[in-house]
Amino acid sequence: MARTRREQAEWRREQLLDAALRVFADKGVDGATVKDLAQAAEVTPGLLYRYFDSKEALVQALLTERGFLPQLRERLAGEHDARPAAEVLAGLLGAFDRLLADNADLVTVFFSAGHARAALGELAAEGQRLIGDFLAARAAAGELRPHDSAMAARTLFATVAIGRRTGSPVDVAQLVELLFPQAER
Amino acid sequence: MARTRREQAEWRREQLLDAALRVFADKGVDGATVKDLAQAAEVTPGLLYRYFDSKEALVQALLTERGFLPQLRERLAGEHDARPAAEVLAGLLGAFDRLLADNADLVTVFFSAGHARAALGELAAEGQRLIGDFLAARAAAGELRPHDSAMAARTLFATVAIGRRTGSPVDVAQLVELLFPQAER
Amino acid sequence: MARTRREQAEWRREQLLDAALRVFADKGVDGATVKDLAQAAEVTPGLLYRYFDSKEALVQALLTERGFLPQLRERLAGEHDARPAAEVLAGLLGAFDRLLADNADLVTVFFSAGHARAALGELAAEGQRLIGDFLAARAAAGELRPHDSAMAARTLFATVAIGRRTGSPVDVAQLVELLFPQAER
Amino acid sequence: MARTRREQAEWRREQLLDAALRVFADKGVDGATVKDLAQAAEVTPGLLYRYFDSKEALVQALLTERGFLPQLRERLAGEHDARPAAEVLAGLLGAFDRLLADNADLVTVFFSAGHARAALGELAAEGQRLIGDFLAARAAAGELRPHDSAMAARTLFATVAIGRRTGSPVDVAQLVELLFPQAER
DNA sequence: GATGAATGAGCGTTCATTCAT
DNA sequence: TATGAATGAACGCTCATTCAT
Repeated sequence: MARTRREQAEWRREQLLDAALRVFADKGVDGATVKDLAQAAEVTPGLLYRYFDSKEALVQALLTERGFLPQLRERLAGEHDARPAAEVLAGLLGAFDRLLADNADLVTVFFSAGHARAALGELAAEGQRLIGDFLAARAAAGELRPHDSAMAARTLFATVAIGRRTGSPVDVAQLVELLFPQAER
Repeated sequence: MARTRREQAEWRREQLLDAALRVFADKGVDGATVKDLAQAAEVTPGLLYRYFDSKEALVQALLTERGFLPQLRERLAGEHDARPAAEVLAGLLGAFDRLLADNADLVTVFFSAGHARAALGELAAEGQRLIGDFLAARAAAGELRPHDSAMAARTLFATVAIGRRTGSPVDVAQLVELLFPQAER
Repeated sequence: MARTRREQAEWRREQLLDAALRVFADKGVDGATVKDLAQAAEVTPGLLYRYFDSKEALVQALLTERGFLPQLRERLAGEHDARPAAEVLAGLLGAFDRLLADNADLVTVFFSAGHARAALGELAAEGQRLIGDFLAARAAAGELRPHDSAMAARTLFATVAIGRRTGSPVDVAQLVELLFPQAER
Repeated sequence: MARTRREQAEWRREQLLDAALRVFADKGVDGATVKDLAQAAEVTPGLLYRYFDSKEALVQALLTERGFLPQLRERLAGEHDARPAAEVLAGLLGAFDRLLADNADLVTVFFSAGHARAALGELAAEGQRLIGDFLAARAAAGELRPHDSAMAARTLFATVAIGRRTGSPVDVAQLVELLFPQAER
């Protein structure tokens, strides 16, 4: 299969990150031992230290390299178009919801790692800004009723996030309908 | 002051729980050592085991005996009265917000302990039920616009909770105004 | 046998130092593992850390608390009297020689620990000063031939020390006779 | 420059020994890792094992191939001539002193390696024999006062050696003057 | 009831060594 | 010849837990 050294190293690194994400999500950062991590990646503990300086460095690499802020921007950007506001909004929230679902392990790690506040804050701020700008624009265009766009964005984000977190995902269409009833858009 | 055996034991137990709550919130459940806990309570590690079978048992006792579900019911119950719905609602949400603030340590422990999901779910379910019932009743009475009460309750709860969690508390009056604008109540 | 806690702790500490001295001398500081040290003291590795912060701290305690500089002063002081200079000198050197022999393990540790230079320097300086002063006094009194007392002290010390170190102890009477032949004292 | 295989191999081996001597002297034999050694020689750890069976084998090669006993014989031999005994003696001791200074790293390794006793003993024995023979011959010739030549050789050697070891080199002329005052040679 | 000495399992990490490339 | 990824056996050290006093 002729894999070069460089490729092999990169592949191994990803493999270790993958395994770590799974194990951390399962047992928590403190609860997972280096042995656990190594076994999950089917290597020996020593090897882990060729790729990461410490267990903590592995956590950091996970948070930095697998953080989903870039994905968030990307996914939300794809939803900005000329469709009716309610539809676009549902699309945005749905994208966010799916992002959380796709990264459930990572979210769990965030919380377990004691990095929750910082990571969550960043995510929330960015997401709320994106949604808030959209709402303000559509309200200015008269398509949505006048409202506190920043607060609305907070509300929408929080509801979707908590829904995922408590294991009972929210129906984004119903959520949009609650804040912007069809009758008065 | 002649404290009875029974009183002394109870007092010591509470003292240990108090100290544990502080230490756990500060260092996390895994990060806190039994020695830390003992020092914070100004006793020796050995004594801790007269009152709790293990460190984990101490965590459980904290979650069970210091859980704020009872407080939630009590505080929310006090807000049910004949005032205008928006006012009562702001009161309810404010009470919930203050509850979270007052128990910030405990909330942190919940998250750090990996018991987050269960504990949060319970809290959310109960709180949403209480708020939802109130909303449904007032909507039925025509005081509030017709709406999806369950979803509204979720939204309100989530927004307040995330606000506390990210360190930027929400203004409940503005929140209520967003969902139930004065004009159309 | 009714040993108090305090006594027991002190006894245990000494026991650990004793065992460490033996093991360090046998295997060298780096070569000796904490497990080795614990086994030699017939305790578990963990206990060692109740008495010393680290393996290095144990080495330091050994060097500080078992250092033989105090013994050197004490033993040499006992040899200052009114007997003929050659006799006193032989006594002094003999005392030094015995000190090294009695502390052979510790000397080995000094060398193995990389603290050799500092420790040796201190020992040599002190010993040479004591011997040098004595020589100068007796030379001034006309009992010994005029000579470079500092150099003589260095010579005497070095010869005895190397003798011990290479495993072939020197005959102090012969050594004294070499520097201060009977004929010309 | 077309180096033959054999030359290249020999060159590499020397390079590794050079680097090892430096690193061992700096960090001690136990303290130096194979990685340290490889880096100092600007090769990879694996290559080291093509030239030496183990880290210990490298130490042994250093002690055997870089031992300064041959140098000692060579340098001391060069000092045997017809000049006055005191002058020749000072030359011999000076040569020995310079030898120690030139091989300070190696001496350090000897000590750190726990091979001190054997290596030192050999060196001392050889040196003392060479000096002792010279002293005996000159005493027999009446140029030096009658004395215990073996003991004198020990004394001279020890004093020079300890001087180097403690970092305060001895003045060999003064040393010779102490044992063989000009007046009575 | 309270102590703290003692245990022992297991932690994160290092490192001499091997071997496929 | 030379590489460096990979191993596995320790290493120093921590800590929840026990128990004689």
